[in-house]
Amino acid sequence: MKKNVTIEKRKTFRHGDLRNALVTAGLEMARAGGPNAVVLREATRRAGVSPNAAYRHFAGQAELLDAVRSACLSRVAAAIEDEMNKHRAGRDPQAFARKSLRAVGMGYLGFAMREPGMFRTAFSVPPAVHEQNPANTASMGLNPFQLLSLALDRMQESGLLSKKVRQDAEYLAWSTVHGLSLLVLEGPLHQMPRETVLELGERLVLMVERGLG
Amino acid sequence: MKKNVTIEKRKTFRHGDLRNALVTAGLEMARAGGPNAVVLREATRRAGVSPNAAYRHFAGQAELLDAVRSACLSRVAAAIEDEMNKHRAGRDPQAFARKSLRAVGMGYLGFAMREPGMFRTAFSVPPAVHEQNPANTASMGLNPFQLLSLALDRMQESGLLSKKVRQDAEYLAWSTVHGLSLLVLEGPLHQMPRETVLELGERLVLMVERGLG
DNA sequence: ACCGGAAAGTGGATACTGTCCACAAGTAGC
DNA sequence: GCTACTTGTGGACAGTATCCACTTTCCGGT
Repeated sequence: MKKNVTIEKRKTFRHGDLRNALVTAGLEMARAGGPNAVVLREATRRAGVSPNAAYRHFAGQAELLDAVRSACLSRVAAAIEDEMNKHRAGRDPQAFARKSLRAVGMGYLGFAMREPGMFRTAFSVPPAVHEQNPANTASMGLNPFQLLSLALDRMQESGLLSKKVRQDAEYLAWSTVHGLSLLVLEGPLHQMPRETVLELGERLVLMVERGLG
Repeated sequence: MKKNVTIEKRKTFRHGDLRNALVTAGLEMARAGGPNAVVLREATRRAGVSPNAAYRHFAGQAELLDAVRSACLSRVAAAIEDEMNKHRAGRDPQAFARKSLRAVGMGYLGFAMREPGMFRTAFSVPPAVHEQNPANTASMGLNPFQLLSLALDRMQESGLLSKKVRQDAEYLAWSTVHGLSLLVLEGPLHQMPRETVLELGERLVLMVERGLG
């Protein structure tokens, strides 16, 4: 029931940065209610502009949603990076590789639990697989998928994975955490307590590590 | 099944089986376009009835969608059962257990690829975890989650899993196939060829089997 | 410095959607 | 057979996306 976030009537006819304002408004809506809550008219309302103004910047609601999705993906990437940056490469490359993989998995899962709306939005619309859209990345310039690949590369380089097993392993690893995230967020595991989910996450990463070999 | 699902004008004022007709119509819409395509007015239209008639059988659109979701879940269960029934218990319990687990995973994944709309609908709305709704089950009277539990029980009984590892293993196993399914259906792996997905599915089941231990 | 075209925002209209209320048609129980 | 209850109808309202025609503003070439 919260209303006008920005009630101020601008003096200029031009908004100046409408496209950005719309994406930001959309992001907030996504955060609060997932992809279905990203509604074009509401975004224009929050930007203090008439509904049709949006059509000067987006072909339609779908395109706005896509821009919002991109922003959400970027947040996911940032969360993973944060988790990865907690450890630096030391004298034990294998331990570092393991920590990297774990960081990707738990960063992913953690973000899903912390920001369910954004997470669901990030993966609600089919984007291209290797979409190299800068809007999807965080400070390292890598999207979530590429961050996972990086962790798996470290596993292989340190001798934890054979070349053959390394092949397409990102899809297997990704599936596990993604699945758990969605089962918890919008699936039958909806009311599972947070700690239990995180414990399961740890077991999951371990399972991947052992099961890949 | 005797009523006209199509748009023929019925002679009787009473429809006779409206609730069912609405769910059926909703199921078709879900099949074609996923959860968002389940629209109340369209369902009444297909049932040849006025929009408000639906409110005599459902509190609102959400409740209709929930009934449709239940029907979709039941289809998932049926698909898994089909896959499981391809093998009977023989003299090697461990091999049977492994086949059961594989059947659950591949039945799940196979259904997701065969019926994307229904699959997405089945898991789009948070139901209770252990919801023992008969509408969710197939001929064995078990929902998908319980079928997975059954397979894991067979693993434990045949000595493939320790009691400790068996604990909550369904969540780990489920996450993997569910994740792959969703990544393929509505995620970044959208355009991956069908055979590749199935190969990944096989590797995934193997990973679970090895990784759980 | 002008002036004309392009860009950005407005207003109005249409066609959907879900949902509420008052009413009518049919059915079942006494 | 009369009455009460169930089921379906009609009309209305708010909210949504989107299209069209119009206005306001900016900017670049002369």
